[in-house]
Amino acid sequence: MRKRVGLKTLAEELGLDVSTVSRALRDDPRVKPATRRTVQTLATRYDYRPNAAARALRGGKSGRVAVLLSPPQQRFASPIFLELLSTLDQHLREIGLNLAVFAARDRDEEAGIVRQIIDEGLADGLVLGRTRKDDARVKLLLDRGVPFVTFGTTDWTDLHPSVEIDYAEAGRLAIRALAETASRNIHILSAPEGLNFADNYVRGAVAEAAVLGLADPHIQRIEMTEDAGKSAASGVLASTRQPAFACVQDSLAFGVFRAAADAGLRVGPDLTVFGGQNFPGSEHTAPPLSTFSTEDASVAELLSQVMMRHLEAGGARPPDGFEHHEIKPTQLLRQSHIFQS
Amino acid sequence: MRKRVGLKTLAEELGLDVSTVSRALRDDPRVKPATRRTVQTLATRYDYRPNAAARALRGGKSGRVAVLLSPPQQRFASPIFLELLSTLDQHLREIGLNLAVFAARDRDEEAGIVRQIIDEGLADGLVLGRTRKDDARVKLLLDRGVPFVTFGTTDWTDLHPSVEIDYAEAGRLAIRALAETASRNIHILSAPEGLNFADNYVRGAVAEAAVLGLADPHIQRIEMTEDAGKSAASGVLASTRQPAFACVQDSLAFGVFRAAADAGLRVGPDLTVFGGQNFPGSEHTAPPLSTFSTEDASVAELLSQVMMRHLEAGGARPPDGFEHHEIKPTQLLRQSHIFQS
DNA sequence: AACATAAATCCAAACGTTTGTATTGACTGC
DNA sequence: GCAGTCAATACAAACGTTTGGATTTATGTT
Repeated sequence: MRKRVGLKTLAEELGLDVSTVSRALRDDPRVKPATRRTVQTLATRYDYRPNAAARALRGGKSGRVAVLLSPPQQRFASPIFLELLSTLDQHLREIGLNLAVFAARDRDEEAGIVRQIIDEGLADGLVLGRTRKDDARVKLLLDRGVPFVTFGTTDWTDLHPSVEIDYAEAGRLAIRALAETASRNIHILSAPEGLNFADNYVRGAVAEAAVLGLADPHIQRIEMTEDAGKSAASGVLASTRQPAFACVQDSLAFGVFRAAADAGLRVGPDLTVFGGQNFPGSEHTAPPLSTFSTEDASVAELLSQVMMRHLEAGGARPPDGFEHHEIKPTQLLRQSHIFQS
Repeated sequence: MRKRVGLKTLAEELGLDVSTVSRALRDDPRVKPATRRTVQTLATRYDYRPNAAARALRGGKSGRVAVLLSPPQQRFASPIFLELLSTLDQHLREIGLNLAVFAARDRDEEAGIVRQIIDEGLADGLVLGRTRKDDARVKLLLDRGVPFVTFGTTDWTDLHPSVEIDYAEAGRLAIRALAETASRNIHILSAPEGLNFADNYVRGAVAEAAVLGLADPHIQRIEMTEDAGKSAASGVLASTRQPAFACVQDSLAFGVFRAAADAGLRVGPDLTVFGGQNFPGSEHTAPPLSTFSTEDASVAELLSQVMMRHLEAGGARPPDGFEHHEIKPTQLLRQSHIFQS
């Protein structure tokens, strides 16, 4: 186990001062080109890497960007999050930054974690998902002037960059598809109230139902898990003939499939389902799940890019305002949204 | 945007020295109980949090644990990774540590990242998945004496803790299930050679085929993506009647479903499939995908616990050796493994 | 009242960088 | 040959904590 090699080691070895070595490594014009080369050669030979903590302390920057994972992050977390972590880390590493991940146990814990990140100096920038109306995390970050990018809209869009998926459109898409063969008994399964994407979904869906002259849909706001979807659907199936379900996420749609199977009913003849986010496997259900999708890879890439640019600008507002991107979901019409025998 | 509050601020406010304040906050018996209380009260009032970088620098510990995400981490990454990140972070935070995530672009990059983590002092401990024969990352960590836990076995199991899923058993399970209705034309789809879990899977499957007196299975080592599974299966389907596929992961099985659909064949009458890892959605395929599963939540929990204990021991070998856990997969017999019309 | 002892607090160094300023020596121009 | 300039490097402080040792203050003993 070798001893750590720091600037000191190099400096002593070369008979130089640490400050000169430091500058040499950063190609500072103040040090003679010849010296620079010597230093750099030795540095590579010793495989020198500047200590992150010292750098962070001195520079007042942690050198890290944090991603806040929102609960529930279980088995059915959107696949996009891993993609995001991966993409983001690759971009960050190119500019010498690292990725930190924080996972809140529940919603109440989130703001506390953000406060901790700020106060302990754990990150120079954050990515937040699952934005809410009147989001406490956002307020805190705005108040302390820490750069951040949201995945989803907030009430303060003119004060920070964001990337957003148009869930209102997703809601419209779902209703439009279901309306092909259903005009009543439409049930919307969305995530808890206050979550912007879930609210938007409901809003879009309800509006579209009105436009198409359908009966008012029933709305259930539930946790985004297969189990919650199943029990919500079970209740409906027990009391309603030929319901149609619009689900904000495939996890809920999977729950509907489970409920149907348990009740001895079949998707197609007895009920229809429209999902969301095109989870792996949704293509292979019986019948194949109609859903909407976004290109996970490119959303992750976009979010990363926005973060990088925001960081580069030091979190400052560009002359023409912060970046905002709205991504349109695309409809994947398979079979599950159609009543048929 | 308030000024950062540090020990200095508190000390001045109270007319004490920073060292006393520091000790007071850590409940050091050297400072008078009364003073301790005063200090602590003020600290909470000011919402003081010790600066992470300073702490790291002084203490020579980064205060972080890193998880290395191995490529390919795309859409079909095992759902367990998010679960792991979440669980691990929650445990770590309880003892004041944080979670860092590193995602390599490709296999070659991995060792470099590990080296960087060590040399820059980016983490005090690591979790590695996708272990390989003669794993360069493991060698490096062993050499530098950095604590780590592997998810999967290595060639040096007596030198570090590990948690492992018994993939040989998974292979056996798959063959045994498929053998109910297939005795020949068995195709094993596993991940690239050198990855221990994939090797073990093949070994277990081949051995079980021999035990059952089946014809030698065909083996294909491919990337663990739906696309790779699809094209591998397409080739087989074009030339073989009634093949049976044993897939190391559901992503590959999904690929087989896709290939079947494209070829106008149906799982059940024309081919059978056995998957792995019970991805979300695999329950709802047509026919439902037979697969094996492990309790993601408890595996994540176990891995976290092992890491915590290892860290607590300072990475030292306990008197009775490092912890090793082997998790048995459980078979989920649904429909896809049975030939039937 | 003098002194030893214990309790409470302060001082100073250290962790490894970065960066503003001071120092040294060599060269310029007159 | 001497002030002035510039190049190259050294010095020193700072970031916020932790911690070993020194110093002050209070307590107890004779």
